Amino acid sequence: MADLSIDVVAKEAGVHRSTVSRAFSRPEAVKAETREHIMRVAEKLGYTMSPLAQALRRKTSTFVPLIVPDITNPFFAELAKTMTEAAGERGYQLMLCVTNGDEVQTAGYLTAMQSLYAPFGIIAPSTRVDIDALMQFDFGQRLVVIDRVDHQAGVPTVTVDSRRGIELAFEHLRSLGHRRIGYVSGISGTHTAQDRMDAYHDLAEGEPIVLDSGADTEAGERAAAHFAAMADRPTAIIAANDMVAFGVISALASRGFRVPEDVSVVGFDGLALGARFNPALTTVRQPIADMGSIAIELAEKKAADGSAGHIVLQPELLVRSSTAGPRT
Amino acid sequence: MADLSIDVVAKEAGVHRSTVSRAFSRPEAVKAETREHIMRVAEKLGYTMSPLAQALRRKTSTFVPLIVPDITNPFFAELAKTMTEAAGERGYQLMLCVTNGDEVQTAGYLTAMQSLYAPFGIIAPSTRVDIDALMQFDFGQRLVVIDRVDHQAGVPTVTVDSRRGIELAFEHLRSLGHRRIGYVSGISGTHTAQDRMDAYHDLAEGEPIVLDSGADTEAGERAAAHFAAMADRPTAIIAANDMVAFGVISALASRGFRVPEDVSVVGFDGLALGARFNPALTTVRQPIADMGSIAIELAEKKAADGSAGHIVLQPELLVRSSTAGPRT
DNA sequence: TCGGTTGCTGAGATCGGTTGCATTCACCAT
DNA sequence: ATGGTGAATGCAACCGATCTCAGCAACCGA
Repeated sequence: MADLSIDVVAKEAGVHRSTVSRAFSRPEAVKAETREHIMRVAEKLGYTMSPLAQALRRKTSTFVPLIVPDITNPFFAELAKTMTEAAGERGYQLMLCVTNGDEVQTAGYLTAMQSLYAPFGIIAPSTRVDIDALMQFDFGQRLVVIDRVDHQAGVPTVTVDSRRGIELAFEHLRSLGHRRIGYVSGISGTHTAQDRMDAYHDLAEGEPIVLDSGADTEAGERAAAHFAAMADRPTAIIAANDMVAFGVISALASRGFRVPEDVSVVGFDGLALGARFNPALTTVRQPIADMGSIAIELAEKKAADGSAGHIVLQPELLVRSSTAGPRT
Repeated sequence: MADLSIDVVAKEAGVHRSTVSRAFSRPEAVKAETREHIMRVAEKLGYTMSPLAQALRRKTSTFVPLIVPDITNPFFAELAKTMTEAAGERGYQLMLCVTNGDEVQTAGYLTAMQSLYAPFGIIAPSTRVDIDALMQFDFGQRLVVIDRVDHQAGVPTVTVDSRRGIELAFEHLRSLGHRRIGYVSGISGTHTAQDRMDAYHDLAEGEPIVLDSGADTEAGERAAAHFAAMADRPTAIIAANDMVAFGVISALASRGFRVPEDVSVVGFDGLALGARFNPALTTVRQPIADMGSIAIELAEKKAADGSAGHIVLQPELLVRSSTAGPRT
C-alpha cells in the first residue's frame, strides 16, 4: 500500500525505471518477455502510474473539461453522461465544469485546464458566454463548441439541424390536422434558440404566433398567460426546447388547458425525462450521444491537423402523448 | 505566454525559486517588500502555479471527487451543482465521477483519485455499490457518504431524516382529509429507500398499501397498473422520490386518472423540476445545498481529527398542486 | 566584543515519471 | 577476425513545484 513509485516496481522487477516507464507507455519498445515480467510485478504490487507525474513531464494530460452552464438542465446532464462514457472509451478523464453562465468562472476553468495540460476541451456555451472572448485564452484555441455554430472562427462545432427539427415538428402537427401552430421561444441569445425561431418563422404558413416563455425560472408561465388571453388560440404549440415545453404544459394545465385535448405541444431535445412527463412529451430528438463523441473526434482532429470541422447532425421525431388531432 | 515556470518568475524578480514558492504558498515567511515585488512580477508575466507540480510535491491536491451513479437523475444533478459551488468556495476543484452504479468503474475512480492525491471524496452511492467494499481501498477511508447512513463504520455521513419527511407527507395528506394513503416504493436497496419505506409502514394507520414502482426505466408504470387494478384504491399516494412521483403521475394520467382530482401525490426530494411538472409536485424537500457543504465540512473534520460525524438534516414540506382533498 | 537569537533567502534534494543519448550485445556480412 | 547494424536497456537530465537545511546579516544582552 505504502507509496508505490516507478522505482519500487523497477527494483522489484530488477530493471531500471526507464524500462518500467517504457513497458507502460511504449510497450513495443520493450522486449515482450521483460514487459510481461514487469507487468506481472506491477500487478502484484497493485501499481498504477501517477497521472500527475506523467502530465507534468509529458506536458499533456488526459483531463478533458466539459464546460456547461448548468448541470441541472437535463440537456446538459444527458450530454455529460454520454460524454463521460465517450471520453472514457478514448482514455480521457472528463472533468465537468459548471459555470452558471459566468464569464469569470469560465475563464477560471480555462486557465485551470491549461495548467493541467488538458489536450482540449468541450464547451456547451450559455447565452452570456461569448466565444470570441474565450478565444483570447491560450486554451480557447483547443475548444470544441457544442450546440452553437460559429463558422467564421476556426472553432470546430457540433450542432443538430434546427431547421429540420422544426420542420419535423410541423410535419407531424400538420399531418394531425393542425393549422394554427404557435411557438414558444426559449432563452434568446443562443444560436440554437435563434435558429429554431428563425426556422419556425420560415415554416409557419400564415401568420406566425410567437409566445414568449419568459426567463428560465418562470418557465412558461408567461407563455401560458399569453395563450390564455388570446382570442384565436393556436391548436398546437412547438416549444423551443423540452424544458420550456414542460413549463408551458404545467402552466397551461394550471389554467385549465389540457394537453393534448385542448392543445398539442411538441418539444425539442428528446430528453429521457420527457417520457415521464404528464403527458409523455412528443419531441424532436437531438442525438445527444453522437454529439458527445463527435465533439471529441473533432477535437482530436483539430489537434492533429489543425482543421476545424463543423458537423451538423439530423434530429428525429419522437411521437409520444402530448400531441393529438385538434379539437373539432 | 510561453512556458511560465517558477524559475522564470524567480529570474525576472531576481530571487531564488524557493522564495517565489514561499511568496505564494507561505506569504508570511517572506519579507513584505520582497513578496510584493514577486507578486508584481508574477502578475505582469501572468504566472500561476502549476497545480500538477504542487500536488506532486505536496502529495495533496485540491481535486475532490463527487461520485454519483447517474448525473441524469436530477437529484444528483442538483447535488453536483450545489457541491461545485461549495467546493469552489473552499478552494477545491470538484471532479464529477459518474459510475452508472458499476462497482468496477467506482473502483477505478477511487484509485484514480488516490493517485491524484485528492484529500477526500464525496460519494452518493447507488444501490449496487457496497460501501464496505469501497472501504477496502485506501481512498475509501477518506470518503464521506451522502444520503445513506452507515453508523457502524467510521465513515462520515450526511442524510436527511427520512422518517420525519414521510411524517410531513402524512400530516399534510391527513389534514386534507385523506385516510387511505398508499406508498410507491423506489428502487430498493438504498438505505434511504428502505428508511422511507419503513417510516411509511410505521406511520400508516390501518393497513399499509404499497405499490411497487418497478425498475427505474419503467418509472411507475407498474405502480399505476397496480393502482388501476385495485378495488379499494387509496385517495393519496406518497412516492419514494420525485422521479418516481413523476413516473407514477404520468402513468396514472395515461390510464385516465387525474392528479390531484382523482388521487393526490406527494413526492420526496424537492427537485426544482417538480415546480414545472404537471401538476406542480407537492413534495418533501431535502436541503440538498446544505448536504453538499456539510459533506465537505465533515470530510475536512475527519481529515483533521479522524472523527466521523453523522449529520441528519431536517426535511421540509413543499406544497404545490399535486395534492388536494379526496374525492367526496 | 562576542555568543546567541531571529528573520530572511539560497542551495539542492525530492516528488514520480519521461526521454534523448550512451552502452551493451547478439547477429550478420565481408 | 572485423566492422556494421539494430534491438534492448541503462543513465541522467528534466518537468515545476516544495521543503529541509544551511548561510548570512542584523540585533540583543552581557
